[in-house]
Amino acid sequence: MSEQEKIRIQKLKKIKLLGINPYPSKKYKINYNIKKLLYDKIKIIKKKKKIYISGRIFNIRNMSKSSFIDIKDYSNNKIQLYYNINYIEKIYKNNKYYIFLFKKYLDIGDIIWISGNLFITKLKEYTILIKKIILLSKCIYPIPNVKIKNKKIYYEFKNKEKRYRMRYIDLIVNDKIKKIFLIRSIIINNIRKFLNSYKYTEVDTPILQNIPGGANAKPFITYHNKFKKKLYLRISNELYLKRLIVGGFKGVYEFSRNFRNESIDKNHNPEFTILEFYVSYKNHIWMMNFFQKLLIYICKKTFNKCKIKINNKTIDFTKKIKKIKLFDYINEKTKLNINENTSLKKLINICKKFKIDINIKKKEKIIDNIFNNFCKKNIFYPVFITDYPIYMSPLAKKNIKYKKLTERFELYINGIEIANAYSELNDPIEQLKRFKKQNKNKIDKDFIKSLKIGMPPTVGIGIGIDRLIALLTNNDNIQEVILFPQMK
RNA sequence: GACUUGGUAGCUCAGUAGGUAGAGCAUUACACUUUUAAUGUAAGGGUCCUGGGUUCGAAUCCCAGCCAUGUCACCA
Repeated sequence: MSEQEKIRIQKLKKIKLLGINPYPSKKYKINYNIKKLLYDKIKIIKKKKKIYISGRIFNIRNMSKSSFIDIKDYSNNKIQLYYNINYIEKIYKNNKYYIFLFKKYLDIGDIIWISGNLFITKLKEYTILIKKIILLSKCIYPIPNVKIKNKKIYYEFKNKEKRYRMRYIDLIVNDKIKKIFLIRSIIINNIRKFLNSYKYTEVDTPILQNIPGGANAKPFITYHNKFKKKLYLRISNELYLKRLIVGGFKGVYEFSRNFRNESIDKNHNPEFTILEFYVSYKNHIWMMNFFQKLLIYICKKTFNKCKIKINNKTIDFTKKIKKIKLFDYINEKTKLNINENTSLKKLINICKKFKIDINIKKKEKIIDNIFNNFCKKNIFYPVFITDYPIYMSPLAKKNIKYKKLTERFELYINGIEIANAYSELNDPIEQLKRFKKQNKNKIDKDFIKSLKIGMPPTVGIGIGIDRLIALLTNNDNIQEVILFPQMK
C-alpha cells in the first residue's frame, strides 16, 4: 500500500471520529448538472438561483482562509467552487468541523455535494460560492493527477496497460475516453432504432451451445454438471437466427457477444460484439443497399454528418460503395491470374514464390492469405468484395450464373473487414454436404432439420461492432472501444 | 507462436561509460482571504518487474521468466 493510501485511510478514520459519515446513504437534492449549469449561468446569476450539485474533486487550491476546488460530474464538465469559512452555513454542531474537513481531510478524488450560489471571480471565472458541503464518498486510492491548461494535458494518464486494467480510473481522468464509450452507446442505440423502424425483431439466442457452429473458430469449452456434458460458448449465433427465420420472423437481429479462443491483437478480442441480422425474402443485393443506408443513418444520427475523418482522410458514407469481385481484385493487385478453379498445387506454388506462410494447405486458407497479404491493406475507402468461391463460404447460397461462386460480400474499410453477408443457403441437402466436406466432427443436425422444414430465401449479415466503432471514432485498436479488454 | 520496444515514487518520466537513485505534479507541515497547471519554504515517500549469473560491488552488463506496446503469423 502506498504512503498516500495509508494517509487517506487515517483521514477516513479521523472523519469518522468527528461524527461524519464518509459514505452517507441520504439522498441529497441536485438541481443541476455542471453542463446545464454552465449553459444557464447568466440566468442563474440574474435570478440568484440556489444551486445544488455534486461531483468529484479534481483539484484543490488552498489559501489561508479560503480555498478553490474544481469538481467534475457525470456531464464531463468542470466548475470551480469557492470555499470561505465566512459564508458557510452551520450543519454540524461545530463549524470548526468544516475547517478540519476542508483543510485536512478532503482530497482529490473525493465525491462531494454542495449548495451555494453562482458568482464571477475577479478573473472572470464562473464559480460557486459554497454554502453547505457534504462528503458523499471518500477516495482512498489516489487517482492520477492530470492537469490541464489551455486544453493542453500535463501528466496524462496514458499507460495502456494501467488504463485497461483500471478502466474506472481511465474514465474518470481521461475525458476523451469517456466520450468514446458514450459514442459507442449512441451508435448501438441508433442501429437498434434503425432496425426497429423496419419492424425487425431483436432476439436473444443461446450463448451456451451444444455445438459451436456458424463460424470456424476455436471455442471456449465449459461443462454442465447436471447434464454431465460439455457446453461451448458461442463462436457465432448464425445458426440460431436462421432457425428463427424458419420459425416465421420477418427479420431478426441480435447484438451477439461471441467468444473465440484465439489470439489477441488490435482487431481481435476473445469476446467481441457482432450484430447479426437476418431478413427473409431478401437477397445479398438488397442487403448491400440496406447496409449502406444503415451506415448513413448511424453517421447522421451519431455525428450529424456523413463525412468521417479517419487517419486524415475523409470517408463519405453517402458515396455509392464500390463492388469488386474477389478474384478480379486479387488479379488486379497481383496479376496472378487465379480464379475459383485454380488448383491447390498452383496456389501452393504461388505461396512458395511470394514466401507466404501457410500452415493449412487448403484452398480457402491460401486464397484468404493471398488476399490478406496483397489486397486487404491497400483498401482504405469502403469496398464490397463479392463472389467468394463456395469452398470459402459453407453457409452461403450459390451464385445463379457461376455455380462455384456464392452470393456473398464482405465490406472492407481502412484495411479491416467490417462486415460479412450472404444470401443464406437454404437447401438442406446441400448444406449437409458442405458441412461434411468441412470435416466437422460435430454437425448441427438440428439446424439441418430446421432447413428441411423450409427456410424462406433469406439474407444475413454480421457486422463487427467493435471494429465499426473503432473505425468511426478513429481508433486503430479495438481495445480502445471495449470497456474491459481481455488481459492476462 | 516469432520478432520489437519497454517495465524506476501515487501519476508522467529522467538517470548511471557498474559504486543501492532523481525531477515535475501528487502527499505531509508551515505561510498566504480571489486562485485556476495557484505560489513560497521545508519534509516524507522506492523490492529501480521477478529469479539466477558475472563482479569486491548490479537498478545498470549477461541469461531465463513474467507482464505490456508495436509488427507479423494464426483467427475461412
